Amino acid sequence: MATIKQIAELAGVSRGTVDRVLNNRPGVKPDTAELIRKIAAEVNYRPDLAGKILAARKKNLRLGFLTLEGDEFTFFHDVTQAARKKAVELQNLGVEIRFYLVREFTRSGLEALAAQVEGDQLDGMAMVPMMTPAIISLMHTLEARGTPIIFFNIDEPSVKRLCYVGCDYVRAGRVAAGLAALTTGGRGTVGLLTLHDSDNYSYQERALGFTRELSERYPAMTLLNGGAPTIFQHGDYSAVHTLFREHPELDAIYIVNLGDFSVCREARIAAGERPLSIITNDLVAAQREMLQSGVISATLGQQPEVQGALPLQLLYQALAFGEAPGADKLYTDLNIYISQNI
Amino acid sequence: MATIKQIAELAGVSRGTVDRVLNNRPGVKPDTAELIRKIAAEVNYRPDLAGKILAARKKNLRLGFLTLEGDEFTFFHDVTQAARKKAVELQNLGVEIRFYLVREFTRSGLEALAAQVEGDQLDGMAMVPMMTPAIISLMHTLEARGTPIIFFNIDEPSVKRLCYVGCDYVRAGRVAAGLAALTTGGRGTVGLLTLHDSDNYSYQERALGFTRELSERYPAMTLLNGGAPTIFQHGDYSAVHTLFREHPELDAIYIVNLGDFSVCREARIAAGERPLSIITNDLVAAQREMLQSGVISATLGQQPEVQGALPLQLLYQALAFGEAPGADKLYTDLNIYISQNI
DNA sequence: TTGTATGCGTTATCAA
DNA sequence: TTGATAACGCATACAA
Repeated sequence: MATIKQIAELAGVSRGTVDRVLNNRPGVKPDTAELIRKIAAEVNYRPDLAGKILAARKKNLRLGFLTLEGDEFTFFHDVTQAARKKAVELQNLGVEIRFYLVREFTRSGLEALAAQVEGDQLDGMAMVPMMTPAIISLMHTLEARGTPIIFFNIDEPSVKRLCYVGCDYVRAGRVAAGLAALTTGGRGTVGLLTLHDSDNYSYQERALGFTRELSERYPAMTLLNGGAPTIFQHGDYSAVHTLFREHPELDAIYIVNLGDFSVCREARIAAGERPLSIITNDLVAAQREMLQSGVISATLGQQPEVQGALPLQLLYQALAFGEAPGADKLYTDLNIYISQNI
Repeated sequence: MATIKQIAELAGVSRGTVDRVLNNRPGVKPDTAELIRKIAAEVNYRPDLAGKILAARKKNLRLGFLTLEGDEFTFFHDVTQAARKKAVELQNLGVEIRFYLVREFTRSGLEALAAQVEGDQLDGMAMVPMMTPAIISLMHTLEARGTPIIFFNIDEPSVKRLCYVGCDYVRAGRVAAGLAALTTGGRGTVGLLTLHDSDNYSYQERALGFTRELSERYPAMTLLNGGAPTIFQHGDYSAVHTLFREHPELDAIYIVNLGDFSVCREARIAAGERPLSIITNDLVAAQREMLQSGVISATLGQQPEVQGALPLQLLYQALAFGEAPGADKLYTDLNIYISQNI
């Protein structure tokens, strides 16, 4: 493997000149530049990663990671865990990472957080774009400063960002539909179930993908209530019981947002002896247990570990080496988990 | 983040002394060593990765990757692709990788290959343990030289190796059983199907896991012929047609080894109008297509990309930094693929 | 327009 | 038992 030094010797020039050419910096005679480029191509020059990292240390990069605080049983807990692991890795390359965890959505709390972030002089920011005034204002400040931002879990195209890392929710809905079909021989009746306050982006997209996939690909499947979801409240599952009483023909349900997890148990109880397949999202701790015990039939993952780690990695590569992310939207895998492969 | 230099200053000694202590090398006065250790712990010292890589370059490592040659539609093709990608990455760290692809199992061919490997003075080897005389002899030679070996895809405990990277086949069989149950409401009749020459390790293990999981967890499921597989020949699927004619009650089949892929189509045709779920292994190109078109219901993956990349990565870490692999057996994920998430 | 010198953190050799 | 020094490959400030 060739090094800059070797190329310099072959070209009969100094390392500095070679570096100028390979990094497209001005101040080299065209003929010389041409020669060096030719030699570099000939010896298949690839810059040594360790050398680049070492040199990049001098930039003393500082990155931010802004996310929702999640207790042990939530999706964002898994994301933050992954981010902390990646943070240790990047610290070993001389990068500093600051974490900003949003606990409550109080105005003063968010404003204080935003002020803190603005004062921290970050070189890059990975965050969930929470559309509250304080956070929106923060994003605009970072945008104005030219600080690169990467969004994860939720995209927000109205803000200039480097890229998005997270789930393709429409596609997730389609996978859920495929699972519903798979578990009912392609001829079942399936319903949507969701928590009362689920009029959010990810719910809408998943429901859309689910209904579309069913109608486009599984004509023999019946979608209950034309795709209108059964809505339940935190701690009150009477709507679920009513659903099963009124629809004995129900073969499968896709619970889009759970809130807590009791709803799965309630649904299983309400279904009684009938075979019923229950499909959910996000393999958090509580759901592992329910998959094991057969309460939940299948769960769709969206790689929280990637959502936590990749944004930081991409920011580092962008700032340290000037490498752009590979795509505008980097979608996570849509993993299917059942009792045996968790 | 602290560096050796900073620790040296704090301790009032030279970098060399700090290095000796932190790398457990002899020749340091116990008192001094104690002090340095204390300071290192206090400042939470973690060695800089780039520095280590750079220093490790001087070792001029050379690794080997020995695998079956696979054409575009085979599992080993995906493995080799991943290995080549990782090889480029490691080349950028100053490591040389040599590939040895086994095309045919002729005695002379294997002997020539083994001789070549032995002459190449490798520092480490990633390989599939093919138990033919020439390769066995090669493994013993490497073992005698103290060259670390990592096996992937198939384990071979009789040879001293650093670790195994690959599928837990028994568990894969259990996942297949879970899928069979999921697609038949837990009450179906399911059969095993496999190619004639499948009396190999991975077949045995998968069949074992499959039958065990069914009997232990799904008492309402019926396993056809007590788990004895229906065996078909390359290009001759009469056994498959006979199977469906004699067993109209069949709801699902797990095709353990396919050989070519026509068997899936034949089974779908033989099943006629009945809902039948077909479960297979390994998401190679041809199977993607069949998942899309609905011929195959679900496929179990075993991360060929990890099997190709991780062994090389682990060899590098072992040889460059003296880091042992995290476990004796590193199992790949058992991914479930359906039409919508490939 | 080009060359030289220095530093990033770690490791290893040589000298004291 | 310890210190000083050079080397790995890259980037860059400064000198020529």
